[in-house]
Amino acid sequence: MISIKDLARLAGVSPSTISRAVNGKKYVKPEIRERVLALVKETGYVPNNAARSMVLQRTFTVGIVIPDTFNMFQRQLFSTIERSLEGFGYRTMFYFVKWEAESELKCLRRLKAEKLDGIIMLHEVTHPSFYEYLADGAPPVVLCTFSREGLTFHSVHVDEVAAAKAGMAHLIGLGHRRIGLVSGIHFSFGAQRAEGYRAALDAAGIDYDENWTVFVPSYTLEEGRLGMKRLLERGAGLTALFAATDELAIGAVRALHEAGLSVPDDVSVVGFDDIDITEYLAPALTTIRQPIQEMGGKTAAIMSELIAGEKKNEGSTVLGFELVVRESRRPAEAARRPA
Amino acid sequence: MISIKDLARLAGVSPSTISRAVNGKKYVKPEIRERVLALVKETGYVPNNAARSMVLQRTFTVGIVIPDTFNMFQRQLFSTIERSLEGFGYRTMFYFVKWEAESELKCLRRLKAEKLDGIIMLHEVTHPSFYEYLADGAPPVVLCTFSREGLTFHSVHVDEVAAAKAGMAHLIGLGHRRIGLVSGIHFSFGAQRAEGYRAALDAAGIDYDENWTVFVPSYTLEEGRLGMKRLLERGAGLTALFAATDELAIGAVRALHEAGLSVPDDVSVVGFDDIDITEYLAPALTTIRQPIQEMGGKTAAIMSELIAGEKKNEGSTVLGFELVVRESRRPAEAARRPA
DNA sequence: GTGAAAGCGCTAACAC
DNA sequence: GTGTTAGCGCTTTCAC
Repeated sequence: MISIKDLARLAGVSPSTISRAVNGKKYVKPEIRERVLALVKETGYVPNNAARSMVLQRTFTVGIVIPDTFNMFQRQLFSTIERSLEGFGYRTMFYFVKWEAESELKCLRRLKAEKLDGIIMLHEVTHPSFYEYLADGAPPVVLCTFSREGLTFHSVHVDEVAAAKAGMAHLIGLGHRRIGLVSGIHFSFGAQRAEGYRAALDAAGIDYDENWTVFVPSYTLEEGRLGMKRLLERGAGLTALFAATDELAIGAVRALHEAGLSVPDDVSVVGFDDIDITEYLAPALTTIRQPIQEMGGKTAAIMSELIAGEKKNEGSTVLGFELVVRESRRPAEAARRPA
Repeated sequence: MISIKDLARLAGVSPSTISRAVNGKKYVKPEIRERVLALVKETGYVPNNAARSMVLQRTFTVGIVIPDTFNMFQRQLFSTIERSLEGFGYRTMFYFVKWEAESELKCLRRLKAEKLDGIIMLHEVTHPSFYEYLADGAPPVVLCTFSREGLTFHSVHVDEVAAAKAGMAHLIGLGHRRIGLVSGIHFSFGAQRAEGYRAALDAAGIDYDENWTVFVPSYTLEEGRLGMKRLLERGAGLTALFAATDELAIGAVRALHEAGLSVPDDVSVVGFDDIDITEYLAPALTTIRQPIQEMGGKTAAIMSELIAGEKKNEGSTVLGFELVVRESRRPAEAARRPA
């Protein structure tokens, strides 16, 4: 790989001049600049990032921390963030972390080894030393899809509790009373969406029955299926189900089908996130839409301001959600055979 | 961020000793090594990657080039590669590239700016200068999911033509004669799977009708839906459909449903890839399974050998595929209302 | 406008 | 076993 010195020799100027020309700085005679740029194109010279970040003490790179099992919602989200960040002139480096202390620590070490310009967390971590680093010593941080009480980071997310409540209100409005819940034990959104579920039940004066809810170890299709199976075994006579994510909902619908039940004729189902595939399913899934584009764009924009030093006071940016009604729900009185 | 010099001062030794201790080299008195390691833990010192790769002339990082619109198959694949590579001690850096020259060139510049230990292509690029770089001047390269004629890279993939033929043979064996195809215009697998489609038709002595096939601009759910709609408008009386990817198949099934047709009662559908969600769909999708785990593992293993210099002669590693029969197909005679 | 020189943080000879 | 030194490729003062 050709270096700045090689290029300097070829151009018959000093490395400083090459540097100035390549980086578009002033004080380079136009004709020399042109000659250098032509040579750059010809030789395919690209400045070495390591050397550059070494002297600049920065990398023009934003790290994105994301669960290694990222779901389709997160997948769509990180693409929009990546694209927005690119628009602001930043590169992106992904850090996939598992839900375990060792993996988090490893990620933390990698984060520290790089002079990142910023860090976006698309993933809640648990290790205290991770947050310690983020709060003190790390470059600017933005939490996306969640916030953290007591800690003062910028965060971009929806009101999870209210959103879950809205989904539930829809089912309740349809006349459903016996509504199940499949949520997960990890991540705060699992608890928050469950909280919205409970709040909606309370608000409607429906007595909550703990037989109606199940909490699974991860937000996968298979866990959705398994969770619904457990619910079915309890024979609680549910006419509707609220799932904490679309993946869980899809798995649950499958379990219902396997049990010979129809969605929505027997059981109505509402999911959460509004991932791409929901509208292609049979039945198309009713769900709560998180504003993915807006979330990603906003996150990138805040990060960019933070890096530029234009923003200081931390705070939450709470975005709106939207109930998207599709085919997977029906008025309760129509339910033929509750689960 | 604390540096090696700071640590040296704290430990009362020279930077060299710190370096030796941290990197587990010989020639460090056990007690000093211990003291240094304790200090490392205490201070949270992590060697700066830029400085390290600067002197080592390598990064212990493998670049993975992947389409920015990567589908679920590629998503699953890159996770397994990432994990395997991690097992071999390599970090991973993703390069998302769009299907356009400018994006490829940009990716190329980023690739050059880093002293990567290797590059894995999960994405076919088109720009000649990209392949020029890969063939000459780049670190070791492995192509995954495709190969490239005339160029001598290591590649790991399935026999796309044979796999598509197998999918088609299944439909033909079920008595189907009028079989549609939805494939894409980009990437060689789109053409290869279409070739397998044609070959199977030929082998069965079925006269091909160009009204049966449609090529869409991208492999998305929506393009699958649109493609199937176009096919439906032609009224070719299809009793089965072969889709070049599962996403396309899912979209096509949706179009069929929207047209009031049943899968598989009216039309049988076979996809390709066997992404996670296929078995949760209604109907569960019959498809060709690519051995994702094996592909990812093999790709990482070859890359690791290449970097270690243990492997030289390039060549293709062709992995087996498998027809996975699920609910989306039915014997032709059962077809009630062809499309 | 341009070049010489210093230095970013680290590792690897090479002395000792 | 350990410290000193040079240098990886680049940018940026500071002379000129």
